[in-house]
Parts: sequence; structure tokens; C-alpha cells
Amino acid sequence: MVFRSPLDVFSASRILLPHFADGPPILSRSRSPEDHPSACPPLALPGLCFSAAQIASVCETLEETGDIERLARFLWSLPVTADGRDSISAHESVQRARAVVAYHTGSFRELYHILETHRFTRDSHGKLQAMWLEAHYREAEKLRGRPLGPVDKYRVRKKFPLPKTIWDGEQKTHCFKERTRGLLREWYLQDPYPNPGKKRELAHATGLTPTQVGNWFKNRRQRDRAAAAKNRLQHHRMCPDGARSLSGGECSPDESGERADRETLLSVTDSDSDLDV
DNA sequence: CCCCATGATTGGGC
DNA sequence: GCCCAATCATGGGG
Repeated sequence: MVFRSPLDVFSASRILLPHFADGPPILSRSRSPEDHPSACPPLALPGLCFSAAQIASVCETLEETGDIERLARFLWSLPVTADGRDSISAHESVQRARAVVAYHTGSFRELYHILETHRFTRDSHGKLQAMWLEAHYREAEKLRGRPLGPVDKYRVRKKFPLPKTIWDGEQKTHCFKERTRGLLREWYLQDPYPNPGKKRELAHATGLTPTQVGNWFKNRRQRDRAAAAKNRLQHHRMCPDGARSLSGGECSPDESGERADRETLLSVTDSDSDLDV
């Protein structure tokens, strides 16, 4: 938090920034002795010389405050080089800011190009990924003329995978290992409501986090209940009236165990394979 | 494309 | 805090 931006140095942000609409701010030269003139872009107006680092800090600050309009004007005021290989563009904060502005103005082609051609650090990944996806969603939505459902979005994500520049390649596991699931099922049969201690124990045994274990039990219970409810409906269709006490083959309900059918099925079918976790 | 199975998230209730 | 239902996200198979 020390020396975050030139705004702190100049302490004139309120005065300084509104001028961007009308052109570059009139400012005295940088006061920081470390800002060597070489950092100044060749196109900078005389008398106005931000160091690249200061420009980057301004970008960060404006992005944080969410004032996209002003950020856009600030970027617009910066000198540009044809290849973008200047000291200003080399700053991640600047590219990030350009991406944010491109996103907010709907300049998606530009957004994609920025994201694809610059390497971003992990801290930026979350936001940039969200912009990448959201932009593609919007384009797909426009093309299709109706809002996208979850599956549509999934397809969009498959069609436009995240660039390596904003994604470290880590992926979530879709399914746990067979052995893990076998363990979970065994414990579930004994106690569908494990206390925190048991959850931690199971987590340790399976290599999952306690939260994942909890999620698994939660989903298991929910889906067993759903299956039981469906079963009940079917039974009810076969035996519409309340003559349940007469044990009549097809129509004898095992009320205590709506889950029983499913559980026994699970415990039988899932012989524990010895795959590794 | 669609449907299904399964892990994760959300929002309300207690 | 945990529970639930509903829903989202993801991978795989017809």
C-alpha cells in the first residue's frame, strides 16, 4: 500500500483527471527522481512526462474505482506505438486496463486480441477470464437472439477456450476417483449424516477436502430423496387407493426405506475397484 | 443436439 | 452452523 499510484504523489487526482476529456493534463514534470526521462515515450508532449510506472498506477487506481469512462479517456491520451512494444504497453496494468475498457465498450475483437497476446499474472486471471467468457456469451446471445442457458454457455466455453495467457491450466475434476467414491458410499450407508469429525476423517482417507466430502453427502442425500419421491409416485400410480396394509406383491411399499432399493443396489454393484485416488 | 450423472453453488429455513 | 431444494457446471454417451 505504499506509493500505490502517482495520484498519491501528485495528490491532485480530483483536479487532474477531469481534464482528460479535453486532452492531456497540464502538469509539472514528474517529481520522482527515479523516473528517468528514458521512461518517457517519445511522443509525450513537452512538459508532460509520466513514467510508465506512474501510468500503470493510474490505470490500476482508475480500474479499482470502476470509473471506466475516465480510464478510457486516460488510455486514449497516452502515446501509442504501432507495435505496442513501448514501455507503457509493457505494463500489465495498462494491458489490463485496455482490456477492461475494450470489454465495457463492447470492442470484443480488441479485447480478445489483448488477452491473447499478453501474458497476465495469476492475480488478474479471475477478472480477465470472466471478461473473456462474458464477451463470448454476449456475442453468442446476440447471434442467437435469445438468452443462453447453462448448456449453451458450456458450449461457448468449449468453443472458445481460455487463452493460456490468462489461465494456468489448472482444471477441476469432474468426477472423483472410483476408489474415493466407493469409500464415500460405504460411509454413507453407515451414516448419511456424518459429523464434522467423521467428515475430516473421510477427507483424509480420500484426499478430498472436508467441503468436498460434505458436498458429496449433500448431493447423495438429495438425489436419494429425489429417487425415493419418484418411486413413491410410481407406486402410487400402481396402487391409487390406500390399501397398502394388505401386502400385495407389487404394491407393498417399503416405507422405511425409500432409499433402500437404491442403496442396496449401490452396495451390490459397486465392488470397490482398486484404483488409486 | 439432447439427455444423463455428478460435483459445486446459491438462497431460504431452522 | 447444518440442512434442504433448486440450479449451475461439466464430461460423456446416444
